[in-house]
Amino acid sequence: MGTSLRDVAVLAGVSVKTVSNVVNGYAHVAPATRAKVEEALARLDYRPNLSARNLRQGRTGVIALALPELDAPYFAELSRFVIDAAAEQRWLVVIEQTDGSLERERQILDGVRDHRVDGLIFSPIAIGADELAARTDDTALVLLGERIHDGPADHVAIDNVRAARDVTEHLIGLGRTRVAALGAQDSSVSGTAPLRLAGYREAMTAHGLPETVATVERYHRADGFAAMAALLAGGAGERPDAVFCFNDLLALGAMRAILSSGLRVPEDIALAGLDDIEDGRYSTPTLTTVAPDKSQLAHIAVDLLKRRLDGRAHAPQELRAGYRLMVRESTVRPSP
Amino acid sequence: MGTSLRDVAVLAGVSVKTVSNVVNGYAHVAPATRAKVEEALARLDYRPNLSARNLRQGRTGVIALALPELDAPYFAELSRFVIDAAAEQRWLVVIEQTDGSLERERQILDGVRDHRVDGLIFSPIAIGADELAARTDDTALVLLGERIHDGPADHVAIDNVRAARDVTEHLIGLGRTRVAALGAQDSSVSGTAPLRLAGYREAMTAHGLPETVATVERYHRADGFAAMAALLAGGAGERPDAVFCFNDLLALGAMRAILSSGLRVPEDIALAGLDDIEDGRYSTPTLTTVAPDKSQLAHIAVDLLKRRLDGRAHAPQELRAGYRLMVRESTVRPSP
DNA sequence: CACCCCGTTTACAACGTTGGAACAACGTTG
DNA sequence: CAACGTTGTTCCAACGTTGTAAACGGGGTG
Repeated sequence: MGTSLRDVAVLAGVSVKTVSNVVNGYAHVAPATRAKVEEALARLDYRPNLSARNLRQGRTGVIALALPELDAPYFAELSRFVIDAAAEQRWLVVIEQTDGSLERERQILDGVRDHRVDGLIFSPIAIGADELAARTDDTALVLLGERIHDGPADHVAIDNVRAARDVTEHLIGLGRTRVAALGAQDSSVSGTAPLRLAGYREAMTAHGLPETVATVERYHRADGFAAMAALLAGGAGERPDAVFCFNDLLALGAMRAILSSGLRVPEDIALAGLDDIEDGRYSTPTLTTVAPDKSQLAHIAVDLLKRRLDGRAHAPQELRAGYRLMVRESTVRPSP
Repeated sequence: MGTSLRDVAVLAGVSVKTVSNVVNGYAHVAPATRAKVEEALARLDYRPNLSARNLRQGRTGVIALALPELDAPYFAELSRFVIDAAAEQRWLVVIEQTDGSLERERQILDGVRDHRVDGLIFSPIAIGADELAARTDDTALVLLGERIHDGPADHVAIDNVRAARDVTEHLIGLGRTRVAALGAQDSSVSGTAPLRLAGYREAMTAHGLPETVATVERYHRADGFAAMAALLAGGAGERPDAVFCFNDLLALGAMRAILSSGLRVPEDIALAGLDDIEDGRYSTPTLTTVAPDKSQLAHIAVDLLKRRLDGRAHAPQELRAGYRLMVRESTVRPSP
C-alpha cells in the first residue's frame, strides 16, 4: 500500500492522531506543529486511504445511479448532470444499467445494501410501487421520473401530465385534428408512459377530438419507426396529420419513417417529442419537443439524497422540476 | 451499520472467523457447522461490509472510466460496453468526465492514487505523452483510443489511420474528386485527429487529389455545422463534392448545414463519418460511417486492466480492436 | 504558591474483515 | 499406547482511519 498516517507521523515526529488532525483541518493545532506535519505530508505525498476512512465513518462517498440504459441520449445527458451535481458534494457516481429488466431492478435495489454506496438514484421502469414499498432496507433512495406517487421514497420528476397536455395543445393549435399519440405501453406497470398518455387524452377530450394511440415495446428509434410505419399503412384519410411521440427517440424514428415514405414533416405530418435530446436539434427538420430542466432534476435528486444521508429526513417528498416547450421545424416550418 | 460477522457468529454460536470461512467458501468446514452458520446468515440477512473487506484486502472492486463527456453518443455507447464488461469481473464503474480539459485530466490521473479505485480506463484528449510517461504512480492504467505509441501504459484502439484511409478511398471510389476532411484540430497534442488526418492524406496522395482540410475546436454537432457552412461559403466550383468527417457528430452537424443550404446528400455532397453512433442510422439520409467494435474495445480494455491487477503485467501493450465500414445513404442513395 | 483553565497533543479503542498461527479433537499408524 | 497427521475451529493481529477521553504544560487567577 501507499504511505499511511503512521509513516507521516514518524517522519514529522508526532503522533498519528495529530497528523490526522492536520489532514482534517482540526482547529487546535500549533502553527509550528502544523508546519512540520504539512512538510512531512508533502514530502511523502500522503493520500488518505479512503477504504479505511469509509470503514471508520460508515460512508463510502459513492452513490449509485441506476437507469435503463446509458446509450439512450436522454439518460446520457441526465447522467452528466447527476455526475456533476454529485461532484459538488465530492461524491463519485457509479452507473448501473437495468435494461428495464425487472430482475436487474430488483438486484440493484437489493445490492444497495452491500455498503458499497451510500445512496441510490433510481430510474425504474419495471418494478412496481408495492414492491418498492415493501423494501425493508433503509438506504437513502431517490426515484427519478417515476410515477409512484405518495410512494415510499423521495421522488423527483417533471409534471408529465401537464407537459404532455401542453405538447398536444400545441399540435392542436396548429389546426391539426387527427393527432396521434405514439408511445403507450401495454405492460408498463410503472414509468411515465401512462402519465403522458393521460396528458394527451386531457387535451384531446378538451377539444372533442378523436384519439389515436400507438403502443410500443420500448423507447428506441426502431420502435418509433415501426409504430409510425404502422400508422402510415392506414389509408390517407385515416393517416394522422400530427403525432406526439412520448420521447424524442421515438420521434426521430417516426420522422425517418415519415420521410422515407415520401411524406413531408411538418407539411403532411407535424411531429413532436419529449426529452430535448441533442439529436433533435440537428435533425432535418429539427424536432419540436419538451425540454425538462435536466440540471434541475439532477440537483434536486442529489439534494434529496444529501438530506437523507445527513439524517435530515422527513416524510418522503415528491418534487417537480421545470420544463419548456421547444417549438422547432417539425411542427412549424420557418418562413425562409 | 448493518449486521456484521460478529452478529452472525453470536447467533450461530461459533467464532467470527468460522463465519468468515463459510462466507468465503473455505473448504474445511464441518457440514453441521456450515448449516448452522448458513441459517444464521440467512436469518440476519448478512451482507459483507465491503469497505472493511477492501481495507483488509487493499482492493476496492471499483474501476474508473474517465472520458471527455458522457453525452457524446460515442462515449455513452462505449460506456455501456465498459460497464457490462466490468460487471463480468464483478467490478463497478465510476464515470468521470474531463470535458477535454487538461486540468481535469491531470486531476483524474492524480486522483487515482486515493485508493478509491483499483484501476483507470482513460480516454485522454489534452494530456501529452511526456506527461503520462512522467507518472510516478503505479496504479493500473489503460488508455483508450489514444495515439500515444510505445507509451508508458497499456493502450487499445482501432487502427485509426487505416480506417480513415478506407473511408476516404470509399468516397474517392464514388468518383468524387474534391474530397474534404473535416475535423482536424490545431491544438490537439494527443487524441485521434492527427491519425485520421494522416489516413485521409494517404488516400488523397495515392490518387493524386488535392486536399481540403477544415479544422474544428471540438467534436460536437455545432462544430460540424459551422465548419461545413464555411466550406459551403466558397464558390460552387470550389465546393467539395464529398466530405469525410472525423466523427459522426461532426457529420450530422455538417449534414444539417448542407441540407439547410438547399443542397442534397449524397447527390451534391457525399458525406461520411466515423464512430457509428445510433443517430447516424436514423438520420435522413442515413450516415455512412466506420463502426469500431465497441464491445471488443471495452473487453480488451477491461482485460488489460485485469491482467495488471492480477500482477500478470508485462511491458505496456498496444492492442487493436476491429472496425467495419458501414455504407449507407449519405454516400450511396439506394435505387428505390 | 496552589489551583484551574484552556490549548495542544497523545493513547487507546473501534469500525468489519481476513490471513496465519495455534489449538483441540480425533483417527491412524508403528 | 505414544507419536503423528488430518480436520475443524478459534485466537490474535493487522489493514488505516478517527472519536473519545485523558494527559500534558504553560499562563492567569485567587
